[in-house]
Amino acid sequence: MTAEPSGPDGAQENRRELIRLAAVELFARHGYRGTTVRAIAERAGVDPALVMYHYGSKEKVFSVVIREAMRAEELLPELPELLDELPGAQGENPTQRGPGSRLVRGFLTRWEDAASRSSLLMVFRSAMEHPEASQLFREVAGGELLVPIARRIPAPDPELRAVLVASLLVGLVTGRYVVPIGPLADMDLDTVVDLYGPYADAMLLGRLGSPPVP
Amino acid sequence: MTAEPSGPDGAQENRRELIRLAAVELFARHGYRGTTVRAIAERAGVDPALVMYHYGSKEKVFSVVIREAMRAEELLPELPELLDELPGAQGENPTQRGPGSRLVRGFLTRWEDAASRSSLLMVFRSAMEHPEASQLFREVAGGELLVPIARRIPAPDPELRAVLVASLLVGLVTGRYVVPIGPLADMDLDTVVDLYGPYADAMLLGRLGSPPVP
DNA sequence: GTCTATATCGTGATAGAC
DNA sequence: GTCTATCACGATATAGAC
Repeated sequence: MTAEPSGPDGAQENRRELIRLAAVELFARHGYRGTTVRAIAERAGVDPALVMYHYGSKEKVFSVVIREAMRAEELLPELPELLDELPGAQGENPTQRGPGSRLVRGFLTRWEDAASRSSLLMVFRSAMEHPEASQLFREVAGGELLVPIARRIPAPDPELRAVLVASLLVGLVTGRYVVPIGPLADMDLDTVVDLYGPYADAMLLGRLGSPPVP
Repeated sequence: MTAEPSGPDGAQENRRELIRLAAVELFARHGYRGTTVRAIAERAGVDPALVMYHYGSKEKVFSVVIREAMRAEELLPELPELLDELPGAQGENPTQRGPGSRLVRGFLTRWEDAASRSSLLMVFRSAMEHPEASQLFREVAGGELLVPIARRIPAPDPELRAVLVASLLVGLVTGRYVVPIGPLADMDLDTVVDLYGPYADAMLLGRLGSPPVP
């Protein structure tokens, strides 16, 4: 309740929301400690005191924002389901990619969108910096990604394979978005998928601990 | 020039060195902003003012410490040379691993040692947090790792392959040491090498963009 | 070289007028 | 709900005695 009290013309949405968006952006770019309440307020175009009024403390702004980002349906969830769609058996059609490729593409697609990228970046960075975010990340990454993915892997050691692809994806986005490294950051999406997809497939379905070198 | 003024018994090494070590430890654990001059001093068992006396500013402590860590011969350098030792052709001996496995093992070995791990952790974390560290990281990672590794890859698109394995390693250490994820962090070294080595080999020598699924 | 003040600033947070 | 004013604190950094 206490919804929009009136809502003027329509240009100005709830300021609380403006603050939230500004916070995500700044936490993503400068981390928790590198972001000040004043900076959030300035970016949102409001007074610093208003941030405190709406959220109570900087910690709570962060808590709200990070939880929302992790639960957001457009980020991590839906990803494991990409492993469900069977393309046409485990074919050998070079154009038709395996489940690993779909996973890579689905994950990267979220990073390509500017807004989603901010959220993801914030989650990643915070997981290395902020204790609460770190624990939350483990829970979500485990329960929302690793377990559901492992459950869909029709091969031995599914949990191990899930961790394997997860680490592949982490390394990929780290070099492409978090600390952009030349070639990886410049490639277009399709090239990256073509490049990483096969390894993801091998990790999901191939023999573990064996040399897949042709 | 202004070397050890006297050197008492031998118990107390140069305090400047104590400060440096404390700084590495704390920067690794709490990042640049999360580390205070006071904390460094306390951990080194000296007065905060002494830190400023020896280094001039917190920024300079960081700069010195991070540069030293990146240039340290026991960390990144020597790694590309692991690709030189030819084991016995590109054999099919299951015990004898390929160059990728050696690279994985060599890299992980540095992370296993407590002191090295602090330095590496600091470098990694800082690359995502501190602008100077980020730029430095790109330079070192490129010039000291990617290029030398690419130069030793006897296959098409060596630069691409170098980036590929690098991202694999980044994802691996992230899940094992930076944000420890259950299974990955608990495995023993040999298991990890057995698990990741084959993919590293495939990235270094296999066909790119092709499905290596058996 | 080392420690004791102390200066100065930016931070998160609060009280209270509107 | 929103802003003004201000507090209390911890940070880096400096000045100067020893």
